[in-house]
Order: sequence, then structure tokens, then C-alpha cells
Amino acid sequence: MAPKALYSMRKTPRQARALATVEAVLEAAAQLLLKQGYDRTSTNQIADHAGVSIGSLYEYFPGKEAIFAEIRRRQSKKHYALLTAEPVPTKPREMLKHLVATHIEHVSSNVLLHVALQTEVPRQATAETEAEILDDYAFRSILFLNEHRDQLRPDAETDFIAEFLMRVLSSTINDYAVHAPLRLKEPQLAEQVVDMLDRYLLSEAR
Amino acid sequence: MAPKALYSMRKTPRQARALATVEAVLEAAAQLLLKQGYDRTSTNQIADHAGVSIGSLYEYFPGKEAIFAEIRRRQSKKHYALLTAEPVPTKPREMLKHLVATHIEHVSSNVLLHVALQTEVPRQATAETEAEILDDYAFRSILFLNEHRDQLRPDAETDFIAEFLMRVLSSTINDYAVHAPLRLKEPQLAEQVVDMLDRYLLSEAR
DNA sequence: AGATTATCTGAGTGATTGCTCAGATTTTAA
DNA sequence: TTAAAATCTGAGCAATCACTCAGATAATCT
Repeated sequence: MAPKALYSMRKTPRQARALATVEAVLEAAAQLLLKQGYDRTSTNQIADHAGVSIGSLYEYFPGKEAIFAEIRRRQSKKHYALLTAEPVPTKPREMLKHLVATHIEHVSSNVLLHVALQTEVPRQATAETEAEILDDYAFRSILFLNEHRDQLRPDAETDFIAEFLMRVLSSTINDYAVHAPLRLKEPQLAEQVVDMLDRYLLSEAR
Repeated sequence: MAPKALYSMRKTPRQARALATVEAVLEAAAQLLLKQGYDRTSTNQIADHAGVSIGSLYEYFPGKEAIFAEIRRRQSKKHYALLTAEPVPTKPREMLKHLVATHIEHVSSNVLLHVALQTEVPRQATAETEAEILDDYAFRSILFLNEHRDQLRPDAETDFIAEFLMRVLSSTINDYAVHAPLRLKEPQLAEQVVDMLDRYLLSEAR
């Protein structure tokens, strides 16, 4: 028996109108998420707002959670695109600046949606996507760190540092997004994060 | 008309059996949260598991969310108790060690519950409590930082540093709790966090 | 003992929800 | 042109859920 894919799309739209249906559903879901939160948004309501019948919705999404998982997936792709858009700096400090600035830029581009996805939508629905991003993110970091191994703190393994770096970076910025979104716009924040990570990364152990 | 208090308790138990009821409800709610998640846990189910009638439950809690808000409140009190238990170090680096170790200790004491409260329970239900903790936390930090102002980086305001410090610290450890709970037990984690914050705090600006 | 207050009970209610399905409509392919 | 495939429709079902209430039981007070 085939296991049900709870968080991925049921089938890919082949015709233009089908694609429009899917887009409308995602758009409506995002708007309702912001307006009323996850719990108070029903699939029927999403279909209504999208101008689509509830049957059509279930043609492409196996359930409520899958809709928001797909939204999350798209957000991640945007972030990834920002991150790998040329030119990517190669010097450590510039690289850090790039990582931090990109993360802040991405989060800022739609703070409300970013926060809502993180605080309203059940973890499980976004856990897979989350993990994929992190893995890729981590892989690249390890490569990068290895290139500059000689300049880095020798008291911890590269793998640990790579993971640590990314978790500090992303969790801190997410935390500001959730609890103090206005601070995201202050250049001070990016500066201090970069400075902190730079000092941490490039200094000798004590 | 009195505004309904959605997230606080309806009344305080006066007799011993009433207190037992409340405790049983909280205990059952916590267990079910871990086993099935927030959405799939109903108030009737909580009452059943607690060996208490649904009516009794609503005698003390105005709604489902209030139950979990109370659990959150108690967790925070525990953390606070740990944090302020004597002796609290006074030297900056020792203070940092204390903050980090306490946070990790608290989170580790019941990782699953900590994670579930953060990822499953709707934000609103815990937002107030969350804010209270942070405020107190911040207030103490500012006091402390001001005492050692001469040793600190002069390129940022004390208020900013205090907030920054706490957000980096707590969000990083929470992130590990959610995504890599096993790492919490590695001494390496605490060491690196302390080291990073120490370098950041005590160095001159560039 | 009697009165008052606190606590407990649980069947029942009204509302909502996620989702199915049998068939209509449109597009594509032969 | 016509058959097949893709897409859409939406009334309605089965299940669930948070919560109430009218009255029973127990503890406390006078």
C-alpha cells in the first residue's frame, strides 16, 4: 500500500487554468493565515476566497496542512535564490555579511507571512522542507569553512562550527522577526550579528 | 462589562481536592500534548485522562488555551527560580556561563515539553507570559551590563546589547532544543556559546 | 444541625470542520 | 468528430469539538 503524502501536492497542474487554481488557493491561504491565523482558517473558506470550489482544492492538495507546506516551500526557494545569486563573496567576513544581509532581506520581504508560517502552522507540515534547507545550507558552509580552515578557531570541528554558525544566525534573526520586527530594519542589528560571528569564527581558541 | 480573561485561570482552587483536580488536568494536558499534539488534543480528552469531569475542567479554566498557558507559566517560574538561585556569579564571564548553563539545564529538564510548548501551542496563549519573562530578563541584564560598562564594547547602546545578548542566547538554545536536542548534552555547545558571547561583549569596537 | 459555599458531574448542544463523490464541463488527443 | 483525459463543482456527510447547565455531592462555617 502506498503511504499517503500528507504534506506534498497530490498532482501537478497540467493546464493553465489548473495552475491558476493552485495559485489562487495558495494566495488565499496566505492571506487568510495572516488575517485569522491557522486554526480559524478552514479549507472551505480558502476555496471560497480563491474563487474555486472545495473539490478543486482537494484535487491538488491532500489536506489543509499541505497547502501551507507548499507556501513554506516556495518561501524557501526564494531565500535560496537570494542566497546563491551572483556574486557570492569569497572572503570570510564578506561571506558572513552576505549571509546575514540575505537572511534579513528575505525575512523582511514579508515579515508577517514569515512569522505566521513559523508560529501558526504546525511544525510537522514544514519540518521536511525545513530540514532540506538546513542540510543544503550546512553543506555549503562546511565547504566554505574548510577552504579557510587555517584562519578558523581550531578548538572545534568544522561540522560543529558550520551547524552552530547557521543556527545562531537564523534563529537570532527569526527571533527578532517574531518578537521585535522593527529592529530588522536597523542596520545596527546586521552589523552586530556579523561582528559577533566574525570574532567568533576568526579568533584563536583561548 | 468585564473583559474575558482567555489565558488565565478562572478561579483559584480553595480546597485540597480542587487543587488536585487542577493538577491532574495540567498533568494530563501536558502528557496528551506530547503524545498527540495540540490540535488533536480535546478538552474532553484532557478531562478523561485527568479522571475529572469536563465540567470541573471548565470550572477552573476558561478554555483550552488557558490550560496550556498555565503550563507555560509554571515552566517559566521554574526557569526563573533556577536563574536566581544563589549564588549568582558577578564576574562577566562567570555570569555568561551561568546564564547559558541555566538555560540549557532548564530546557534539558524536559526537552519534549519545552519544544511542544513552543511549536504546538498557539502563540497568543503564551505571548503574555513570554513577554513578562523577557522583560524581567532584560531589566536584570541592563543593570548588570551597566555595572561593567567600562569593559564593554562602546559601539552599541546598553539596551541594545542586553536585548541582543538575550535573544541570541535563548533563540540559539531553543533552536537546538527543537532541531538537534541531542547536542544540548554536549558540553561543547555551552562552551562555544559562552565563548562567542564573551568575545562579543568584552571586546572593543573595530 | 442546618445553612452556605465549594466542587463535581456528564449528557447534551450548536456549531464547525475536513473532506468525499458522483457527475458536469472543458481541454486535449486520435 | 469523437473518445479520453483533465478539471471543476458543491451539496452533504460523518466526525469532532469546545463548552454549558441544572442539579448532585461534599466540605466548611455558624
